[in-house]
Amino acid sequence: MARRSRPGLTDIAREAGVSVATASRALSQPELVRDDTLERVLAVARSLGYVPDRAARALASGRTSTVGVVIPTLNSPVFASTLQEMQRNLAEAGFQLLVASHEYDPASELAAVEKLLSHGVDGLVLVGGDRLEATWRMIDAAGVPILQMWCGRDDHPIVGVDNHLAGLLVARHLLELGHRRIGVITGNLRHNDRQAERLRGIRAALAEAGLSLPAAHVTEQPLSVPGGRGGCAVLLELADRPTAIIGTVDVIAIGAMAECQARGIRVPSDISVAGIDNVELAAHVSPSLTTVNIPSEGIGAQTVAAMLRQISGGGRPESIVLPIELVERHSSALPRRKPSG
Amino acid sequence: MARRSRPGLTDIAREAGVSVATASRALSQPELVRDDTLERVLAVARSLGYVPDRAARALASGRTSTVGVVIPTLNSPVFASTLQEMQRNLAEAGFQLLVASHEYDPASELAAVEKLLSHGVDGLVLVGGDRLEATWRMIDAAGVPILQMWCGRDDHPIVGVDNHLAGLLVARHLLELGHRRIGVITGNLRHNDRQAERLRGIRAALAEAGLSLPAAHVTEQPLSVPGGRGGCAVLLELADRPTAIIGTVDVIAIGAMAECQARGIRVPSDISVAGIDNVELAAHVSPSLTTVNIPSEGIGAQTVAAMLRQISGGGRPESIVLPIELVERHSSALPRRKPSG
DNA sequence: TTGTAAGCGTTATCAA
DNA sequence: TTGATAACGCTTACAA
Repeated sequence: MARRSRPGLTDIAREAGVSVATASRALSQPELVRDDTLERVLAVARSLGYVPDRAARALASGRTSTVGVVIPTLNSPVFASTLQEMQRNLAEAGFQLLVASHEYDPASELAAVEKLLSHGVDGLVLVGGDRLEATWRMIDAAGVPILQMWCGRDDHPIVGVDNHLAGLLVARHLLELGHRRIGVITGNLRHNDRQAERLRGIRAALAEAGLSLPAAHVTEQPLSVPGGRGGCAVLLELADRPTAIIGTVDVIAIGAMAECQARGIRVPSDISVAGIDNVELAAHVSPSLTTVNIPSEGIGAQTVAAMLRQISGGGRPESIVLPIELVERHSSALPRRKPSG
Repeated sequence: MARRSRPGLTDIAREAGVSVATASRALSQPELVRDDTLERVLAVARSLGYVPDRAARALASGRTSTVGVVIPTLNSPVFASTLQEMQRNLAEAGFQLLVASHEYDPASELAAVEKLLSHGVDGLVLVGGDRLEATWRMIDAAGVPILQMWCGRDDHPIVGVDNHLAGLLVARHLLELGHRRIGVITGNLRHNDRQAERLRGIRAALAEAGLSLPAAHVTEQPLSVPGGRGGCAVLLELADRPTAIIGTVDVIAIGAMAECQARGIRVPSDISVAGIDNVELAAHVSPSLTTVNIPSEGIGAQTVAAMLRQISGGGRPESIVLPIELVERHSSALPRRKPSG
């Protein structure tokens, strides 16, 4: 049986000499009660240290003032800043963020979604569009407002950026500098739409230039600095070593630079490196990293705004694509002139 | 009015030809129902796509299977990995993590705690021990199991590391190398126990060596790479420029190195730099960063374990101090020999 | 503007 | 091992 401890509406009502209904209204719909009553109730509530029981409120009202977000991992500067911004904006609106992560495992994503729905979230934010059919079914069945972040399936609204374009931009930049052999270090493509899209963008840019991307020039690695180092090592061993390397996320690109430097290969004079994301650190590594700016905080803010709009029943949910742009820094330069195919 | 949508226990009971009580037991205390009944109920539940309503469950049982954590910010590699680990461990035990952050503002911390309590969390995890008295009162009044992470007040259990020792270790290391003028870049000391403790440790090490730390050699900066750069710039301008710089967090130390390198000052030959935390990146910047390893994931795991123990009523809550150690890398070396005071 | 009272979906008590 | 039923604390028609 539940603890009988914290003061409840009943206590407030008694102390203030009103009914629970009035007490409830005073706290939730103050405009419905007369000023003096309101004040009296609020005073009592304060003096008793009243904290509403959200569970009861949720049960009675069907709303929880809660938004759930399911992300691949907390361990990423990009997601961290997006989340931080979401949390900030939601808190301002009196909402609480429920975070669940799944480490890129579709099955645990399903579990996470189920748990969040079971908590009665008023809205659900998902990252990416590639998930189990069972997960989609559960989401659609739940009938809660849903939003995809970063990218996703067209049949549900998306707040994010054009990842294809991001890949296109870096690749074009390197091509314009004169690079012809480009290596790519990417994350796992199987369950990561963003990586896959970015890679497709890179291929598209190469295609524009009449080039193709040999399978050997693409390596899948963990999305971490060591992953970038490992991927770089692989590319450097190639017979026709690339003159430029793209990390499909900055963290990987930074790892790649570290690996080059550890081997005495100079960036950008010996080899160019570029990333995507524009994490804070990118501007401060040396050489500073050429990358594509992805407005991760903007994505968080816009997602929250769109979600709150949906929750309050306002307007059709519509997709939002935020602008991105190339940030040219010092890790990319003309390829070394030397005889090559 | 609440939505009439998802199937509930009533539906299951009807379909399975049992009472709601039995249906409830089958799902929550399977050992109390006969095998064939159990199977029947579970089958129906599955076929109906039943998802329990946590709010109702919470209201009826007084438990939410939820643990709240209040952290300064999500935007920190250290907290991110701790959270990720907490989330993982809690999920395994069927719990959900509720995260709230307050950006080092005591007032919003109070608000965060209130919201979490209002959500009925079964346990509350806080970072640090420096908070408003009102916050402490609210926490104590709530009577939920509470745990402090990283460091905290002695009157409540703490899972963390000895931050004083952390400062002591780096400082001793530099002193042993022969450095006598040490500069320190730290975060805001006012509302950040960890930074303050670390700084005290540094002072203690200097005192051991008969030295003191002039106020001018300590600069408070934002806990970010640019913060580290700015702090470093300040220290480099000093008349008696330090021969070694300690960043009380790695992120700052990394920024400091970047600033040195941008100015053509070489690390470690011209100046030594060291940090505290041992974030993933520390091993991969160049030169690799000397630091103190703080087991951030271990802290998360231990915190969850201790919390679950408390929630299930097992044992006295006791503090846990995890071991830390110096990680000597390549950013620290003997000071340049040159005439000095 | 306020009060009365019927739920909200689940758990837990008590009997059967 | 199961069933009937009273909570749990709050919101919200509906009535006054």
